[in-house]
Amino acid sequence: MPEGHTVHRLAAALRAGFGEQRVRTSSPQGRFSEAADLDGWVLADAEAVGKHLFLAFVPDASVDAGAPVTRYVRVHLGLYGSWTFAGEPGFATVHAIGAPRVRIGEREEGLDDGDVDWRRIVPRPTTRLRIAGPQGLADLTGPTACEVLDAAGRQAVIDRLGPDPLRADADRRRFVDRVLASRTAIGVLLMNQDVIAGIGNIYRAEVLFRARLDPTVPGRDLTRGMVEGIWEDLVPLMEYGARTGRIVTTQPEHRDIEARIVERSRGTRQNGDEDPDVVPREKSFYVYHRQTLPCRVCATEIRSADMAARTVFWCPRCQTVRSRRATWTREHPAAPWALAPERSERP
DNA sequence: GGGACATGAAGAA
DNA sequence: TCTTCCTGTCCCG
Repeated sequence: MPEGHTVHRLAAALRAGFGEQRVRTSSPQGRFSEAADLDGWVLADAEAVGKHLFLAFVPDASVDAGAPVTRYVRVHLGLYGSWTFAGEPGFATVHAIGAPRVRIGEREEGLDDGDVDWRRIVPRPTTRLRIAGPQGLADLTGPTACEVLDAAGRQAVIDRLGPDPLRADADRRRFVDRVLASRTAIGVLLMNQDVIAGIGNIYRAEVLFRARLDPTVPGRDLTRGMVEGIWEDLVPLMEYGARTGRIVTTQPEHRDIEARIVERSRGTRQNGDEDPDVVPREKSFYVYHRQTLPCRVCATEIRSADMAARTVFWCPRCQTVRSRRATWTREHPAAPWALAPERSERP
């Protein structure tokens, strides 16, 4: 499922597609009956906080400011939720956002031939919410939450979330203090949305690898600098994700371990001929879903185990940092950000 | 057609 | 810690 970066990307797509426009709303599946109450309202804004999406609706464009009624639709995609878009050329830069595997994709390509009017696209029966504007439409399926809230309700949700690294108003210190005060494992804390909002299973595994941290280290055993380092590493990683829609955490020199092993044995160098702008998914992660494969840095077999009800992946050799007394060796240096944050290479 | 699995989280026990 | 919910895909028989 989408981690926080996806939801921010989605909010931007919805703002661009429907922002400040009058929209039709419906629930083809029938399980979001409140859609009818908002039909014909103006979608004033779309905002992401962690993995939560808030769509602000006001009654009508012609309503003067004053104290307009605002209703918020809160959407949480959960593990399976996704949005699909269709519309005029250039309406949405994305066809589908959400669940890991493709959705309307196939069908939509057929409909995108140009012969089929997007207005005639029949929603899937599972479509919880359809939003249709002058330029296009967006269909939501499979969310774990889709509900209407007032301003207080929206605020209550936000208040129980930890800081979101993708938000300019995020309070890094809240995250750092919370981690340093906890005896819970860092691998569990990172999945707790009250501690830090927007992190999911991929970013958890990957950022811990990059920090060389053992996922089981209690938060309070870490130094303030280490925890700040986790945050500072997450910000650009997630910004990249929000911008491109893809999670890439590997540094270029670690992307092709198989080739590097061959290269080393032959004592030759090879020129990379891949498009540097597109990192293939199978080269995008250090540890996520790479259990039993060799570590990209040290070739040790990547392991996996259950942690916080999800599978965590880690390198038992690289991720040995367990406390403030951690030592670095030449072969296993500190994470890039720990050495020189400002020069750490980003994807 | 059935079961496992997937970037998630709430609520019960 | 366990169960449940949301959807779609893939692999198997």
